[in-house]
Amino acid sequence: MSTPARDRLVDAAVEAFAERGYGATTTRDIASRAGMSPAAVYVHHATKEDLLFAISLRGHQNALTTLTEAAAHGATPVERVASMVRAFSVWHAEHSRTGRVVQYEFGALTPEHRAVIADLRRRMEQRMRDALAKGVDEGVFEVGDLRGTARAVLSLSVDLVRWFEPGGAHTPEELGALHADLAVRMLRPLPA
Amino acid sequence: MSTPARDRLVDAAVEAFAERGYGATTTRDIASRAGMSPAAVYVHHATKEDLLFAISLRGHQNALTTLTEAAAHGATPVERVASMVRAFSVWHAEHSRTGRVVQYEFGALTPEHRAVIADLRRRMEQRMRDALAKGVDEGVFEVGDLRGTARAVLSLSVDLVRWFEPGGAHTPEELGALHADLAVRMLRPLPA
DNA sequence: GTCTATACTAAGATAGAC
DNA sequence: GTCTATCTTAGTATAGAC
Repeated sequence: MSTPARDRLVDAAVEAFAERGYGATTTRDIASRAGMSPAAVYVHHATKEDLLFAISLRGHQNALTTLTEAAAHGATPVERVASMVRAFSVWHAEHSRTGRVVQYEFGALTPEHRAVIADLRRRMEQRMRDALAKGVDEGVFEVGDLRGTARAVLSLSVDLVRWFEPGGAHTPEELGALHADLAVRMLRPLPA
Repeated sequence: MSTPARDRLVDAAVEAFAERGYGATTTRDIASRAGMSPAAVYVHHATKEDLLFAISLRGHQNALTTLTEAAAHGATPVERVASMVRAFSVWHAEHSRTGRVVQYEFGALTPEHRAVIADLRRRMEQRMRDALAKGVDEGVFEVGDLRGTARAVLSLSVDLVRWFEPGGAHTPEELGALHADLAVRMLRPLPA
């Protein structure tokens, strides 16, 4: 049984951090968005950074799960990478405010918390490298720099959070389809 | 004749904002990095936001110039886009701290300053769309969504600033070459 | 153009009642 | 578990001497 107040505070903090940045957000602002007094924050979260870590952990875990589940779909390397990129872009578009916080406020975490998050990030990059390597092995992808290319493919999705606004020119699904297509085209062998 | 102190403060602010975020940076920190007292800041910049705007303006102008000059190189659409992406990625890698500030602290600007910067951003995206459109016209590129694809191509470069560290695994030139190759591959027509 | 000193405001976090 | 009230610290910005 979880306490709803704890989650309401996390949600309020996501909005505030995404809008104003972690450093510029006050605990009073978070409390007021959650409909509570400033003091109530500290019943549920020891510090402001604790709130940031809760957001970052939940966000990275969700994104990693999304990527992992998408990797299980698709029988061929092309289908697998397309599925991963599509799902990853849709996730970042549908959770663009959470995404902005987890991507841009990494440096505001304590060293201990940073280490936990860095490990999740490494696992995401590893998932993509594995998918690319499989395609190279089967001869359907041509990749010079595996690490750099995997990072570039993920960049298409991650960079969404910098500018995406719900209700804008593209839906999450449209962006997912566009990025999946572009990613596969990046990987296909050059014509001889 | 410019005052060196003004520029020293801007440079100090770039370091501080990139490291801690705009909201979490104190004017005392900026002053101390520039080797001055807190009061000296206000002789050269009216407010902390004024410093941010100076950084953002200079950064966006430099990036736009880089993109424009690169677009003049290359006789064919493929060479032109490769030149633009290479130069844009090299710029973001060589100025990753400035890039981080200008990309991530856009929302911290005043509405008036935001409008100025937004205009420069629109012009960058327009430059890339023009380059893609030229290739489509000549039949060497196949692009479904011009706006989305131009943004995705630029994302490869911009997203560098999120993780790039000087002295890391890749040099700016290596990343420029990688991204130029990936961008051109994204645009080439699918095999029939 | 830089300093020391400080006014003024607001931040993070806690105490103690209910 | 939430509140009001408040402690303590630190922030932005300014005044006035040099």
